Amino acid sequence: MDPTQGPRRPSSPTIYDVATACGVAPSTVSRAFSRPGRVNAETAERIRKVAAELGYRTNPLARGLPTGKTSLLALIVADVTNPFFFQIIRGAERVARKAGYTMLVADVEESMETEREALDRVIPLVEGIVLATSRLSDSSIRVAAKQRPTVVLNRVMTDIPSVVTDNERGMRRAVEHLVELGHTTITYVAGPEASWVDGMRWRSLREATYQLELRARRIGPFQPTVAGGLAAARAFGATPTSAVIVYNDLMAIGMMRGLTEMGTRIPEDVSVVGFDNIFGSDFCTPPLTTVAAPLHNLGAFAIKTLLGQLASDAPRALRPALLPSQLIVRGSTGRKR
Amino acid sequence: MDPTQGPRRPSSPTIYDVATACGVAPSTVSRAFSRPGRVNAETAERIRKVAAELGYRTNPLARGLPTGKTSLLALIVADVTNPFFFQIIRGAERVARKAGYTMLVADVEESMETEREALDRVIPLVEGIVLATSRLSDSSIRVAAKQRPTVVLNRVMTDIPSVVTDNERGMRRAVEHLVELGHTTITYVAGPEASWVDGMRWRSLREATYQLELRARRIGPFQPTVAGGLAAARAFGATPTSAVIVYNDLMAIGMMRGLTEMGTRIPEDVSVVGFDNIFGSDFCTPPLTTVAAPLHNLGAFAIKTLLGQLASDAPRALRPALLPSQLIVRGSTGRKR
DNA sequence: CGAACAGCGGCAACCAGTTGCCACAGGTTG
DNA sequence: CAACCTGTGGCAACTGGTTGCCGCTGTTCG
Repeated sequence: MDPTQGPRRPSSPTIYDVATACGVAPSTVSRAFSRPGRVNAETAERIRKVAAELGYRTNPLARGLPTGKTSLLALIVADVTNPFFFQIIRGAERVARKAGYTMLVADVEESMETEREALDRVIPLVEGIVLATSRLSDSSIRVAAKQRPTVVLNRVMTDIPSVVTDNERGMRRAVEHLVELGHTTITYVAGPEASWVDGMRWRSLREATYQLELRARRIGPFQPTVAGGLAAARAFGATPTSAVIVYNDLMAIGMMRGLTEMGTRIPEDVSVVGFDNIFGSDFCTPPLTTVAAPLHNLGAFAIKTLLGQLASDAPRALRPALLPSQLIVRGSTGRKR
Repeated sequence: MDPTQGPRRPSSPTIYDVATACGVAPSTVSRAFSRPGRVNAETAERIRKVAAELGYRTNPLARGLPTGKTSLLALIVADVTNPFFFQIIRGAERVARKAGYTMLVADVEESMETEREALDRVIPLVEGIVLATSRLSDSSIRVAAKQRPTVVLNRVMTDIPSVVTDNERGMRRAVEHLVELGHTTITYVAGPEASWVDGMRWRSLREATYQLELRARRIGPFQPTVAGGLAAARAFGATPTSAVIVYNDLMAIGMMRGLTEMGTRIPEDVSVVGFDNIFGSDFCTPPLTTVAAPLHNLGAFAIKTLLGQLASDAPRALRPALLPSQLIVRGSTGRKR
């Protein structure tokens, strides 16, 4: 039609286009979509029909600017390459999508610095934030939470909604399992010192062993990776016990490999228990006995909690949500010789 | 100050606040940030200082509305829970971040439907799109590419920039490896029929075996999962060969497990080669010989290509980028008996 | 000495929605 | 019959930036 313009990008139609096509005001078009009931049913129907014909889609930026409603949520994970997070991401994304939200996943590569930057970048964009295994200090988290509704995953804070696995019961079940197999001394192989979860697991182990009249010992800290597990195997080799409980599966897998290379047989010489039941814990050798975290549900529940906050902006119950874990017995644990 | 309002959310300062604090016009503040050189150096310096004091941060929504520059890129992956994608995501995110972009990862759970929805939701928000292992038809992809610069990963299209692993050479190396071990017949265990990569790998195998005067056979298709590999093991058991090359590592791991359960020894009875070198392929039993894809680089390169398109909006060379793969020999392959 | 020009800042329109307030029509009530 | 209320649509201001264009000032050059 207009020969002076080349084949310009077909910029999508706006409410103004729909409005003129319908012979109504733009505000009416806006209300037809966002304010059901405010517009006469027939008019609304007509507008919706014309909009569909024109291929109108409301521009999320334009909507978000005055209202702050961007339909975006942020999920900040410590390490996307850690299988621990896969199911969490999926669970979160599923719930978010169902509620009409899009999720923005940011990987912070286990770095506090990067996490802070990611947060800065993301805050003005999103309506709410889930921090999954944050490396930030409590006070930094509070600063973020002041700007946007926030939920922390895998960490308990008194003034911010938290979602965690029930480490205490999980640990208790793991210890009971080892007792049944005749073990009397348990070594805890610790993860990173700064980890809230690590502290929690060690405390739970102490408590469980105390009640069941066992001995508990701790070595570490080690990196929460396969490599960290290898290092742990070497450290453990000096003063072995018949049973170990490892901070997480990644480390447990590395540790089993290290032990096997040193000639230690699993479970004949040493029983190994991991945590989380990540991808791979079922096909390593031997398959790992582990305290399964409800990974999918963890992600899903965190988003649900966040959506709840968004809906009724009064933050509700601050008691941390404890999601149940489950002991999965596989081949890495056996009767004490 | 204003007792009628409660402790309202401290909405962040705008260019207007900075402008009045500096005694200049808002447009000058805007230019001080986005148009270096356009504003007198001293003035710009003063503005930047005041802005920093006030804690001013430019609102990405407001910037994006008139300009379309949202600093967001979309990465759409077929399945976030597939370890294949972890390193891809990280590589992509790293490059994006370094260029000042934030990445929006969308999981489509291997569903065409979901992928289309994700695309719809994300298009108006982002400046460019990477489709990693898309389940969409070529024409659907073209529709998206018409709206935003698009790069496809793990798939070749003639009219859209593509980034793929060099499957041909990788397959060639795998076959050569098996020849050296004395194998003469190779079974290819196929992945999903709709997969572009599967077709490519089978074709490459045919070619390599033809040139090296071997026999090739194909079974499948199977689901590209551990479960699919288990199914493949049963199917393969009926008419075994001494060597198999499996569509990907996930399936190869499942297949090894299936074979082991059936009493087949690896690599004594059957040599197994996988593809991709995903997390876990080194600690399954036996460790898997595999054609490693440059996962991290795949993601990084896709984003680099996309950024290139964004910079010079003329789409450049459309020859697909072939990233080299590398054979990693581990314990799952051995000399033919 | 006047014209031309470069440097720099401001004005105002624009992006695409949302929403408070008003106006008008028609029905209801005292 | 007047006063009032309700349902529905429009006007215009607002979100927070960006940018084309204009005008002022001071310098340079013919």
